[in-house]
Amino acid sequence: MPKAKSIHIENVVASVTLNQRLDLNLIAERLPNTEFDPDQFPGLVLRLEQPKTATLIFNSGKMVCTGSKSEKDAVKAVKKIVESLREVGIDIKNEPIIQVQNIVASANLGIEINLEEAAFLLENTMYEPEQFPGLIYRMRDPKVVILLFGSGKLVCTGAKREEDVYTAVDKVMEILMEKGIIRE
Amino acid sequence: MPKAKSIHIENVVASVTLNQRLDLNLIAERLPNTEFDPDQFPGLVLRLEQPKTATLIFNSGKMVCTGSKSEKDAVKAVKKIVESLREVGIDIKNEPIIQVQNIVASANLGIEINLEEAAFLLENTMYEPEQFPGLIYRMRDPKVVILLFGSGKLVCTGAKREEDVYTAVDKVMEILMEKGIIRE
DNA sequence: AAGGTTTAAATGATATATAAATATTTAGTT
DNA sequence: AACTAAATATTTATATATCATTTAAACCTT
Repeated sequence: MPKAKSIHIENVVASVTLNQRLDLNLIAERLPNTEFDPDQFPGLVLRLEQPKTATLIFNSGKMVCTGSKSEKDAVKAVKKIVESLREVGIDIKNEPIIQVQNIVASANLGIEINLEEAAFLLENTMYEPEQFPGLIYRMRDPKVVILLFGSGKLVCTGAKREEDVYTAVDKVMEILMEKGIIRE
Repeated sequence: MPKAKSIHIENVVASVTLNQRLDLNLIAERLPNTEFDPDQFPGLVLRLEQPKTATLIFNSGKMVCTGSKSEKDAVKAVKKIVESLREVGIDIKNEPIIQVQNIVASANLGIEINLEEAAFLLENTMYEPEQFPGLIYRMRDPKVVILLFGSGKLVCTGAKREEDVYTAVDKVMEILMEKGIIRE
């Protein structure tokens, strides 16, 4: 059975519900590292250095945390933000409900791929090199999108669980071998 | 005969004639829940909570009642407004003449529709998905406009009577089946 | 060496389009 | 100058895109 040489979680996006409305102007005033321009976008942007993330905060009390390298770090970032808000006197009444919405990962199959051939032999594929150098492969189970590159490197996005990333990468590698697109 | 799964009247617009001129500044002073900014728009806006409506009142004594969920509620709203005006000392001499001008309804056909195909097979149709996701179908009898969506949901607007909504929805469903765009 | 190309996902406001009455101003056309 | 047409505002369902955020891959153009 083929084994991908390396898989890295590159980005985790999580949605958060606080179940209470927030005064974004107040938050912008009291917390540094925030950007808030409601004419441009309704969410306030809060950047953390550790874990390195950018979180969008909405007046509905919902948030979107992006940029963390693991589900754990996303949770850590959200807890840190809630703590910061409480420290500056913004009363957060409930514990945040956190849901991972998307995981982006990169992997290296360790073998070059003929994308022209792959596009011809695989289903659910899009490959337009003058538009984008990667082949876009939509996997139904797990439901993810894989960007395959000629170098043998790939990007997997759309996963809801870290486990799905590993399953998807194993699966795409098996399919590529079955179809004879790569052999090892 | 096909039956639409659900039809809801979403909005009724009615015009009203009182046959006497009105002092909108006086009304704005004496009634709460009113907005009046003649530089912006010549009509005064009066919002009712029950039935939930927004009514435009003009100095000509004409009004436009919007937002009610039935013809009956539109009449109820107008009567309530006339009563309110009389209560604050504004003498309304005649009974209001009320005419339903537009009824907006939504329905769910319960089956997905290929709009590309529908646009090709139907007449009096406009479909430009990058401008608007719905297909616009102009029915001559009853004279209504139907916005058809890929989900099988639709919006019917332009009807003058509630009955016309039901007729129009039945008719569009029959036409879609006749042309083989949907089958059930 | 930057920045643009593509993919996924959530957030919420606004825009797109439909019909209808009402009245006022402004813009554009004869 | 007289005329028409559109924008101003109200409501409502429907469903898309946009705005901004993050991240990797590799290829293109500045």
